[in-house]
Amino acid sequence: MSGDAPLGAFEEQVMLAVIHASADAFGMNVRRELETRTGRDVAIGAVYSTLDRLEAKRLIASSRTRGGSASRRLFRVTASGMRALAATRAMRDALWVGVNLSLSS
Amino acid sequence: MSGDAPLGAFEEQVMLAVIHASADAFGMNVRRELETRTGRDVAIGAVYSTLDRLEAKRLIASSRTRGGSASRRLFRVTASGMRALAATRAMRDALWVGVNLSLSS
DNA sequence: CCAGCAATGTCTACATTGTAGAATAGCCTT
DNA sequence: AAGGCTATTCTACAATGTAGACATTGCTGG
Repeated sequence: MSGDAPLGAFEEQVMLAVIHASADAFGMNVRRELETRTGRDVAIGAVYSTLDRLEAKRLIASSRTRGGSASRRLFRVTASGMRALAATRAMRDALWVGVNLSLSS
Repeated sequence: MSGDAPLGAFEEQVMLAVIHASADAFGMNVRRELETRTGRDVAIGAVYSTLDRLEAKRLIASSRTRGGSASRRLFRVTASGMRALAATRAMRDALWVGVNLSLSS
């Protein structure tokens, strides 16, 4: 039993951004990934608090790195997180089946 | 301005359920649609409060019907709601591109 | 007719997510 | 050592998500 509570919309986005950023998945980069892919502005605070909450739920995990400049937290999606993503997508897909958006009012 | 704020996960689900229920899209039926398609339990209060909030944002609209049993509210997704759905999906698709959920651990 | 059941919808309250921006902290440059 | 980066943490509050009690209407059996 790993993930009963469904992912929120932003939580899902953040997790996907972490996956895309892969080896460079620290906060600032996750935000960048989010902004370039969605075209929206994302407040840095929104990213970190969501990251924190996802970590508390063990859907992602983080580790410190002291490479170049400042100390950073590197995030990765856990197996449990992957499952949650899959479940979220499956559930949504079930609802999108057969929906055609070109309907007029 | 019709839709700057992104849809929440549950909001999106409810709108899709309204579309599926089409001619019978009143509260109880929307809930049923949601439950059968997603396999989750959905509290009736959750459905109605979300429906109300979506209506306040003009993403759906409702009308009363006095058909058989009790008076019911029939919902439909507005054009603006359709646009919001499309935008939500587009944004998410952009993040899902190239993501492969194959798990190892 | 009236009590009560069934179906639908409303209301209230609270938990979780979403969002914003200021405050901190280490490093690098000058 | 002061100033400026980059990155993260903290604080606060708004919006969404969730639950369940309660009200309303009409129908039905007695």
